[in-house]
Amino acid sequence: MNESIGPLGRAEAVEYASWFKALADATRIQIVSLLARRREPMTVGEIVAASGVGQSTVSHHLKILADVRFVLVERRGTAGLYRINGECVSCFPTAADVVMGNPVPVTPTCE
Amino acid sequence: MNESIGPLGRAEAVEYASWFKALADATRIQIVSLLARRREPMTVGEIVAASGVGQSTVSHHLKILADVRFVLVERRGTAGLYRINGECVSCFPTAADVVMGNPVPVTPTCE
DNA sequence: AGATTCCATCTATTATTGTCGATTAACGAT
DNA sequence: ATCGTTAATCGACAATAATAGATGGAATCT
Repeated sequence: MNESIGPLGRAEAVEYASWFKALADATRIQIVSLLARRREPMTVGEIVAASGVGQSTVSHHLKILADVRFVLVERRGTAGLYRINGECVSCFPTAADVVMGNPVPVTPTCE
Repeated sequence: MNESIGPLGRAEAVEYASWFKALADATRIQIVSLLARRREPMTVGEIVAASGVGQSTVSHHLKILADVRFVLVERRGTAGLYRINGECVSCFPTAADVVMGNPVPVTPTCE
């Protein structure tokens, strides 16, 4: 009971869904957008200050974003430094193209 | 036209989140991908046969996709004809670029 | 050592979601 | 009018998610 339907296999659809689900929340979109524009890592405290939600909530969202590797973590002393994953910056829009049936240039090593 | 620097505003983040949320499910991704490749409209029955879930579930998903205008409906007799929205085919990947901080060529009229 | 800062995790609450079965409504054909 | 087909809607249910508060642990400072 797998695949069969059309162009995108079930497994690919499940993986893409996990990517879109990671951005299916306005707060997480703002966090990603924030990290993507500052190319430098940010501490959780800075992200909390910029996001307008509580610290534990930000921590929760960051874990979700890290699970799909949209962000990368590096712990420096007591500070957790989060930065955008450069690969997903190019791979994620490509995934959107794949779902929409658009031609994609090449499929680099995403994931 | 874009004020660029600085993170996404809350309103934009909320709107993008609604787009990603619409594709935060593997079944919906497969439906969109299916409709995007056949450029022709499909009936609900055809989509049901291809999706592997029940008719009421497909109907539910199609409503979600239609609410964000990823798909367009036209009712012909008793059959509902669903087709991909050509605009979202180009606009949705652009939204992914915006979130990821990538430069976007132009800002087309994506509602 | 003790206090402080920074953050992940645990728990709880509330809200949303995916799926199904049953029902209902609209239409076409007989 | 009645039947069969097609699809939207309703009701229910289990699963998941977003958020906040409290707790705990680890590095840092006094």
